[in-house]
Amino acid sequence: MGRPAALSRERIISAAVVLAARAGVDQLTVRALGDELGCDPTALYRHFRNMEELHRAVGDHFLADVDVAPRPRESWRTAVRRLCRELRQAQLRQPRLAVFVRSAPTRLQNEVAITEALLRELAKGGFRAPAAARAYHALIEFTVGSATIDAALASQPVATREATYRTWRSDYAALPADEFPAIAAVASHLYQGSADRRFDDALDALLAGLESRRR
Amino acid sequence: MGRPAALSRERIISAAVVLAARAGVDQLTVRALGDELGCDPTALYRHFRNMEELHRAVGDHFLADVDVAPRPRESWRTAVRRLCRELRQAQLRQPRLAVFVRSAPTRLQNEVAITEALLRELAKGGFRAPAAARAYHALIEFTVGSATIDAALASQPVATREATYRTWRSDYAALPADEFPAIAAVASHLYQGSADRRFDDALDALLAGLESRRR
DNA sequence: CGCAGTTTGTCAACGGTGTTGACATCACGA
DNA sequence: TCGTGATGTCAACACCGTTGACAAACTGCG
Repeated sequence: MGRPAALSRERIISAAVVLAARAGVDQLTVRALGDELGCDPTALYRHFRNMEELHRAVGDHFLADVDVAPRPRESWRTAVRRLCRELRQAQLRQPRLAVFVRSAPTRLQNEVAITEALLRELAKGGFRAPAAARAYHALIEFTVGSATIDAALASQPVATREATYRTWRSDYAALPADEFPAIAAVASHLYQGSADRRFDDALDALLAGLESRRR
Repeated sequence: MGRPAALSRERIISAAVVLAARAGVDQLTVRALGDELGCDPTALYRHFRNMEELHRAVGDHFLADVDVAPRPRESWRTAVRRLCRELRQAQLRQPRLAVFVRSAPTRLQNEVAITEALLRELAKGGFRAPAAARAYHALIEFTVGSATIDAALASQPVATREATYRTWRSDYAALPADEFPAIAAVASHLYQGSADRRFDDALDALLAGLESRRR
């Protein structure tokens, strides 16, 4: 009953995704969304309580890319590593939107599914409740935090990104060796290779550490 | 020459620090700062080009708090842990800046000092050049990334923050146990305690993992 | 001394934001 | 057929950062 809905949460969310991808996250305002949808801006408030709720929904939207289905032949460690990698890739794929899952868990469908999958695998790996919670916090903070940092560069063309890394390396290499001996000794290895590779390395180390304090 | 200055960058920055501590970062507006300083809000624009520059200045103000001096009696592990903790705290005190991902080619002096200190301690801990670089990347990505995530909440008043954590926990606890068994088993431990504590736990795990792959 | 120049603070105003409450419109169930 | 409730529109509010014109207060110079 009631007036037939021209809008819906889904239509609004996809319009928000399009708009943010085209004009940037800063332009994701209630008025710009109204323009994009061809309706009055305040109509959105019939579908979302406020802007923050919409932001959470948009953030959750692109978490749908993470495949959370259990894979019987997969070890818990491989599964956790894969889940974190896919979560990272989902965030890097939409760098301008990654900002919305940054500061708070959305506690929406897809985010909950990822949480369940991670905790499921940790339980399979023998983590008791408190240790599982600690490991979950560590993995999520690291994965999402690192993605937040890398997103800005990941959205650049490869050439630009490589140039940036080269600049960083040479900046460190240019520092006076007598004043910064430790940097001088390592400079050529800093920001070498891809950010994904560095993420994998760090994730492996973190997993090893978590595994050693499983209980 | 000119009218005698009642304001100064320093006065404004410390007023901003007080205001943000009392009312939260969201209340760090040009008008609220004017009230705090007892002057017209737009007077601030005589000392800062815009609000972002003020935020950066507030950030730099706190970044100086990280003590990078070597402490002879301190083990490399303790030192690394302390450096990361202090870096985190400095970032949490500058939430607006922590959220703002800078890939500026000109590294700040304090940033370089922190890098040198971390690499110095890692070298002391027996990390060869490539492993030291990997460990540094992991520690920085985790520390800064995690701080970026936590900054928004850390800047809120304690009561607000606790209420938020309670909401998160109860949201997870309210999920149907048959559909999300792994969450149900762990829900009461999720987002328990302080974010600082969770950071410490994760940092310890990461350090343990890094130590085990020191070469 | 008086005038010019410079710095600094004040004021009004602009365009932007999220949000609210009153109103109009339309479809469905009683 | 007639409400009733859902939906969209509209005007308005309070807030935000920022700007340009103006006033005040000091220094340096003639």
